[in-house]
Amino acid sequence: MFKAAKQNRIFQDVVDQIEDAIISGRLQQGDTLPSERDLKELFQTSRGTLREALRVLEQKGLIEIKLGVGGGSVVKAAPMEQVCDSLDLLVRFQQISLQHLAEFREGVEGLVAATASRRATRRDIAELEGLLEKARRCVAKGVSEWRQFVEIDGRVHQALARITGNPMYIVIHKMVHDNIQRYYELFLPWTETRLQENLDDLCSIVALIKAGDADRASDRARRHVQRFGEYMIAKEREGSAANENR
Amino acid sequence: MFKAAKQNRIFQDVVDQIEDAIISGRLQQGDTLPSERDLKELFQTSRGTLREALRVLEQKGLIEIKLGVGGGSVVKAAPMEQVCDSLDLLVRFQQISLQHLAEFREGVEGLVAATASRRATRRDIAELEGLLEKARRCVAKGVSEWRQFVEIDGRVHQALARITGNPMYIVIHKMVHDNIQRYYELFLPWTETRLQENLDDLCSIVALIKAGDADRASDRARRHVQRFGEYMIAKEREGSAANENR
DNA sequence: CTTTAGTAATGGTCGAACCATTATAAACAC
DNA sequence: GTGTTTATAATGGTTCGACCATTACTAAAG
Repeated sequence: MFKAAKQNRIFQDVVDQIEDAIISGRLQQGDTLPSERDLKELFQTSRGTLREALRVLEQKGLIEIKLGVGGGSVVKAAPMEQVCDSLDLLVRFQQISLQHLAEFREGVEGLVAATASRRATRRDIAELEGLLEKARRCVAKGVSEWRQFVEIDGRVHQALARITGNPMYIVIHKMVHDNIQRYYELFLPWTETRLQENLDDLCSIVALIKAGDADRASDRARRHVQRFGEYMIAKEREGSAANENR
Repeated sequence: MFKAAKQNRIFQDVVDQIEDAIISGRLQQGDTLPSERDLKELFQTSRGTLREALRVLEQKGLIEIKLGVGGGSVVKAAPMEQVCDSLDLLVRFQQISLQHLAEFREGVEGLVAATASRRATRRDIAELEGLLEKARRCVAKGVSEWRQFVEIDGRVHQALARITGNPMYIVIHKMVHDNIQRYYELFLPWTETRLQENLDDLCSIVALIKAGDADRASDRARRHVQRFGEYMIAKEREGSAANENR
C-alpha cells in the first residue's frame, strides 16, 4: 500500500503518499492508520520524521489523532474547517478589514438568497418558517435575548446556504460568518428597534423566497447584512478615532 | 462551535506563542527566527517537539524554512495561499463538484464586475484595455495560441478583482480560478469561434465597466463564465456517461 | 455481577548523534 | 590585486533509543 520514502524532505513524501491515499479513496473517512511505530516501518523512516508528517496532515485537517491504546490517526471528514481557519488567519493578519469582509458578505448573501429562492422546496420553506417562529418568540422576550436572536439569525442564513444545494456557498458562508461574528460582540449594541428591524428583514426574505422572487430576495438579503455592516464600520471608526490620541 | 482543547501538547503551545507573536506584529514579515537549537532552549523543549511546531507553522503558511548557514525560519507574507490550498483539498475530496464551483464562480465574477465598474479609475481602464489589446493580437494568431489567451483572460479577471480594492475578492477569485483551471485543460477544445466569442465577452465587459454600467457588466461577466461552465459540465457528463460501462 | 487494579498498546517528549546543504571566509592560483 | 577553489562552521533534516502519559481491555477481587 505504501512505498519507501525518498525526497529532499522525507516527511513531505510521507504526507503526499497518505494525502493521496485519502483523496483517492484508498483510505476512507473513519479509517484508522497503523500506529506510528508500524508506519515508521512501512515508510522506512524514523518516528520523528513520521510524526512531522502527521503534524502536517493534522494541520491540513485530513487526520485526527487519538491518544491511548486503540488510538492513532483517524481519517477525518471533509476538511471544511481549514478553509475557515485559513481566512481567519488572513483577517487577524489585518490583510482583510471589516469593510472588506462586510462588502463581500453582502454580495454572497445576495447570491445565496437568489439561488435559494430558485431552489427552495416546500420542505425548505417550512424549515425557514419554523426558524422564523423561534425568532419571533425570541424578539418578544425583549432585547435581553439578543444573543439567542443572533444565533437564530445565523441558522437562517446557514439554512439558506444549504438550500442552494451548493457546498461552495455553505463553506464560503460559514467562513465569512465565523470571521465576522467576532465584530458582532464588539460593536453591536442591540436595541428593541434593531431587533425588530432584523426580524422584519428575515420575514421578508423568507416570504420573497417562498414567492420565488429571486431578485427582490437578493436585494433584501443584501440590505439586511448591509445594515449590520454600516453600523459596525461606523462604530469601528469611532473606536479608531478615539485611539488616535496617543 | 468549539475547538478541541488538547492543550497538553507542548508543540501546540509553541505554535500558539509564535503565531501570536506574528499576528500581534512582534514578529514581522521577513524577520528570521532563532535557529532550532536556540529556539529549543528558549521554549525549554526538545528539538523534535520544536520541529513539530515549525511544521505546523509552515503548513499554516506563517513561516518559510531555508536551509544551510544563515537559514532558518523566516516569517512569511500574508498566508493567502493557504485559503486556495484548503479549497483545493475540498475539491479533490470531491466534496465540491465542477457544477458547484462553476455556479459559485459565476456569482462571484458578477459581483466583481459590478464592484469594479463602480470603482475603476482611468488608470485601471487603461490597464484593462492594454490587456485587451494583447488578447486581440493573441486571437489574431489563431487557435494554436489558446493557452496564451487563457492566461491573458485570467489576468483580466485578476485585474478586475484587484480593481474592486477588496482583498476578499482577490483571494476568493484566485481560489476559484486556480481550482477550476484544471478543468480547462481537460475539457475545453478551443476553436476559432470560441476564442472570438470570449474575446468579445472581455471587450464588452471592459466597455461596460468603462461606462460604469455595473448591472450590465455584471450580467455580461456572468454569461462569460457561464458559457465556459456549461460546456465543461456537458463534457464532463459525456465522460462520466462513457465511464458507466464498467 | 460489579468494581477495581493491572497491563499493554499508543501517542507525546526527550536527548544525543550524524548527515546534507549553504554562506562565509580563508587559501590558492594567476 | 583579482578571480577561483577549498575549508569551515552554522543550520535544517534525519535517525535511534529511551521514557512518560493516556487509555482500552482484561483479569482478579468483592
